This record gives sequence, C-alpha cells and structure tokens, in this order.
Amino acid sequence: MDGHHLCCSKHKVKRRLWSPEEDEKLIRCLATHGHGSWSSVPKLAGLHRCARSCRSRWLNYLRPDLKRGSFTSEEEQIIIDVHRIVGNKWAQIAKHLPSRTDNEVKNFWNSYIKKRFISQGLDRNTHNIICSDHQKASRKVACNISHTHQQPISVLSLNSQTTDASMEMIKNSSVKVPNFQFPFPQTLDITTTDDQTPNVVWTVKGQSSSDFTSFFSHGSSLGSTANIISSSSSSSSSLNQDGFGIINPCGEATLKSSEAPRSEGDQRQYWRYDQKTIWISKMETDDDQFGEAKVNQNIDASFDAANFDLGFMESTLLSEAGLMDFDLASDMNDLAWN
DNA sequence: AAAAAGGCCAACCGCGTCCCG
DNA sequence: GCGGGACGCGGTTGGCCTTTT
Repeated sequence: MDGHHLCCSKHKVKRRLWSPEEDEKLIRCLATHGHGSWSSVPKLAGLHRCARSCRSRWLNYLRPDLKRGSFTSEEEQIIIDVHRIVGNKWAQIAKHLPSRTDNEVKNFWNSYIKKRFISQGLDRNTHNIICSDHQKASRKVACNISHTHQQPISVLSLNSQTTDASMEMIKNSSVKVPNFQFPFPQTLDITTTDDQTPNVVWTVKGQSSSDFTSFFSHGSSLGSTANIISSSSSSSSSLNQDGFGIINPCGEATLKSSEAPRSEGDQRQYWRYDQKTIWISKMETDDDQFGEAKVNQNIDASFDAANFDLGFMESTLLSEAGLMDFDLASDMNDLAWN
C-alpha cells in the first residue's frame, strides 16, 4: 500500500510478486545497512525493484513483528470501533493493531466487514442502520410529539468545529430533547449545580458504575479507558476555580484554563472533555421531572471533529433516543439538532 | 473435467505532506 | 519562499486461488 517513486511510475511495470530470493536479498540488505534511506536499498540489495516497492514489501510483509493469519474477533471489533470514529483511515486503525498493517486492515475491511455491514443493512460508513424515508418520517413525528407533550430538559446542539460560524449556529439552534440518550441503558447527565462554579456531574441512572465503564470503554479499543466521574465531589475536584477542566480519557482528571472563544457577555461555562468541547449554560431547574435526573440545564455542546465519534453519536441518538428530528443525510461535519 | 465467476490480497498508482538545501 | 526528493496514505487493480456451474 505504498506509492511509487517517480523512477518506476514513469514506465508501467508489470505487476510482479516478490520471489523468496528477492525477499532474502531485501532482508539481508536491511540487516546489514539498516533502514536509513529506502532510495539506496534497491542498489545495495541488488534488486531490480524501486525504493518504494522495497519499502512496501518490507512494511507489509517482511517486517518481523507482523502477525500473519486471520483476524481475531477482538481485532475485528477494534477495527469496527475505530473505523466508526475515523472512517477509512487505515493507517490510523492499524496503529491500534500493532502487528497488522494498514493494507491488511483495509483488505480485511473490504473483504469481510463491509460486506457483512451491507448484508445486515448497516451503512458501511456511519455504521448506522440504513432507514427508509418512511422510517425517518416516523422518527420526525415522534420528535414533534415529544416536544409537545414533554417538558424539555436539555438543549443540545453539536458541531464538528468550534468556528465562529458553528458557535453562532450552536447559539441559535435549540432542540428540546427529553434527555441525552446513549445507546446503552444509561443516561449521561451534565449538570450545573452551583451559581458560581459549574459542577459537572456524570450520572448513571439506575445502573452500576461498571455498566458505565462498559459504556465508556467504547474508547478502550482506542488504547484508552474513559474516566468516570460519578459523583459531584469527584467531578468538582476535576475542575479548576473557573470551572474549566479536562477529563483525561486515561482516567486522570487534569485541569486546564479556558481557551474557549467566548463572546463578551457569554456566561456559559466551558468544559473540555478530551477532544470534545462542551458549553454549559445555566438555566432554571425543573427538578424531579424525570426521577433521579439531574439534567436541568441548557447544554450547548460542540465537538471538535478530530477524534470525536460523530457517527457514533448520530447512530446513538437516532436509533436509541428516537425522539429527535434528525436528517440522516445531513453532513456530519455540520451535525446539529434543530 | 474444464471453463467461468468470484474472492482475496499483494502490489501498484496518484496525490499530499514533510523536510532540506 | 521555493523546488525537489523522500515518504506516507487511501484507493485501485492484477493475478492467483477457490468455488461454482
């Protein structure tokens, strides 16, 4: 999975598999001279191959740390999880599978997983269930009904980048949703309980923290485990006096000053969770409407696109909450509930 | 048994980025 | 700042192997 150097792209070379003799030459050359410069390898190794072909062969096949053979179910799950987040970034996905190459991952995806997704009626890009216009319309109706008959508790909007334009959109858009639902039996709540310092609390209604762990361990395949803040005391300790903080997904809560591009007079508190930027504004509480729910604030949330799983959020909110007016066809880079 | 079709995977392609002079 | 070489990456495809007809 490597490009070709100018030298060999000039003249179309017939595709040719590497022979054991060529492999041997390449291995011996690299053992002798190291991996300093690929451009010198063909000559040093006595190979009639271009530098990039040698590099490709080494990286994708001859490297001693490579694991050959079929993918395990664990590896498959990692690929699916990471792909849901980063898309067709095979090199990025392969980084989570140290002994696999991007080429292997890509081939595996195209050969097995993609086809399985199609057979299961899942969108191979977003991993969502592909639904018909009729289904979408049904969801829209459900959304409208819920808005009419239920007391709204959260105002949530999402955007991939905290640009001025997106912030404007965030401010202007407001979707009333009965709750912030995830595709698990848990509910993630974010609250402001203090007039001066927002106290950010992640609660799990009626669920054990281990369930919450499994929820966030969605990120574990990314090489990290999410921090769990399940009580107001622990979460407040993770915030500095301004109420700004970082929750490190590795489990340590660390502080960071606000870098949020707030406009003058904007009273909202800025809280950063890893790559995600969450704006929280205070609002009148309407407690106990939903039992133990502590969500009684407006939440404006904007998320940097870099590592955040918008597709996951989309499928989550669409398939589980099922109460939002949401257009599947909308560009995920401009995701918003309106 | 043989030809055709389909699947898989290594190799190739084109483009973007980085780095250095 | 610019140009060129080297490298990295995602997409594509040729060729081999297996399965189907």
